[in-house]
Amino acid sequence: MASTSTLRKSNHGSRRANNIVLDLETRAQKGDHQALRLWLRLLSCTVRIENKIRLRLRREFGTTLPRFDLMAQLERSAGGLRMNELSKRLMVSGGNVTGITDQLEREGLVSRTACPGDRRAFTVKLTDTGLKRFREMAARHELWIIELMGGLSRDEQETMISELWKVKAHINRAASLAGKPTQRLQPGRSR
Amino acid sequence: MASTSTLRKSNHGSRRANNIVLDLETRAQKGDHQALRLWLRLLSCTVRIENKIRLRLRREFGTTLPRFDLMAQLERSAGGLRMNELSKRLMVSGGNVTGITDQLEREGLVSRTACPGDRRAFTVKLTDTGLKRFREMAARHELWIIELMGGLSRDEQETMISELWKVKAHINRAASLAGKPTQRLQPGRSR
DNA sequence: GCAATATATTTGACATCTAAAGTGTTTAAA
DNA sequence: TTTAAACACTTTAGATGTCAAATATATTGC
Repeated sequence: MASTSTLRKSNHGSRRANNIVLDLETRAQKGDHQALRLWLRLLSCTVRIENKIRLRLRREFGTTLPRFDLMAQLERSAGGLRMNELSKRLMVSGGNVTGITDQLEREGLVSRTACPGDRRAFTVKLTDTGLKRFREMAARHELWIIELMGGLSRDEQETMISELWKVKAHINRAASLAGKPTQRLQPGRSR
Repeated sequence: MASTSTLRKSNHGSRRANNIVLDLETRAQKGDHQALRLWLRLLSCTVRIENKIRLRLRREFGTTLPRFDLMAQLERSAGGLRMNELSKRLMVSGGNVTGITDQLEREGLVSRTACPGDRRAFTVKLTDTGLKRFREMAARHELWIIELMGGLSRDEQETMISELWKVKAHINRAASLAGKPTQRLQPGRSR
C-alpha cells in the first residue's frame, strides 16, 4: 500500500534512505505479525483454561462458569450488588445478568431484594446456602488455577501480571480517547 | 486463618525458625493469590479485546467473531477443512461448528463438499465471495489488534508470547499426564 | 464376512451471550 | 409542574456455546 510506493520512490534516493525504508518495512511487517501472534496465543490460552474450568465445575459441582463468576462477584461485596454493577464487573450485557440471576435465584443461591431508595434497582445477594456452596467451589477453583498456571515461575507470573496491566490500561485509554460510540447514530426518535 | 495461629505459636520459637515459617507462609499465600490474580487479569484482557473486536466486526462488516474465526481458519488452508478439524482448531464443540457453518453457507461465504474417500466427512471451503470478504475484514482486523496491543513494546510482546507458550505447554502436558476422562466411566453398553 | 468399535457429522435440549426494544422510575430542565 | 432525558432492569430475537444422543460410514479383529 503506502509502503510500496515509498519503497519505489526511494530507489532513486541514497542507499541510506533506502535502508531506512526497508528497516521500517521489515519492522512493520514483523511487528504486525507479532501483535497478531500475541493475540492468538492469548486467546488460545484463555480458552483452554476456561474450557478446563468449565468442565471441572460441571463434573464436580454441577454448575457453570458464568454462575460461578457471578457468585464470585457477590462474595466479594458483603452488601450485595445491583444488576447494573454486576453487568459492569462481569463485562457482560445486562440482559445476560438478568438470565443468570434468574437461574441462580431459582436454585436458591442468590436473592433479589428491592433496593431502598431506588425502586428501579435490585440488590442481588448470596443466600446462606449460596455463600456456603460458593466457598466450597472457590477453594477448589483456586487450586485448579494454581495448577494450570504452574508452567510459570513466580517471577514470570509477576512479569505477566504487570504486562497485562499495561495492555488493559492501554485499551482503556484508547477507549476513553476515542469516546465510546453513543449507540445512537441517528437522532433518537421516540417509538 | 492458619497464619494467625502459626504466628502466635512461633513467638515462642527461635527467631530463625520464625522467619522460615513466615517466609513459607508468605510465599504460599502470595503465590496462590498470584496465580489467581494472573488468571483474572488474563481473562479480563481477553474479554475486553474480544468485546471490542466483536463490536467492530458487527458495526463495520455486519458479521460476528465466531464466523470471522471460522473463515480465518479456512483461509489458512487452501484445500478447505473438515468439520472435525475446524472443531479442534477453533477449540469449540462439533455441534457448534455445524451451526456456524450453516450460517455461513446460508450467506454464501462457505461451501460444504462431500469429502472424497470418506463419505462421513465434509470439506468446508471459502467461496470466492467468502475469500474476498474475508481478506477485507482480515486487513482491518490486524490493524485493530496492533492498535489494541499498542500498550506493549516489541520486546514486551515477545516476552509475553514466549511466556504464554509455557502456559500452553504446561496445560497440554498436564492434560496428557492426567489422561483425558474417556467420558465412559462404565463399560460401554450399546444402546 | 461380520460384529465390535471408532470416527464424522447432525440433532435436540438448554444455557449463555449480544443488541435492541420495552417498562417503569428518577432526575433535571423548561 | 410538566416533560424530556437518563437510568435500571426485563424482554425479545437471534447467534453461539455445551453435552449427549442419534445417524451414518469406516475400520478392525476375529
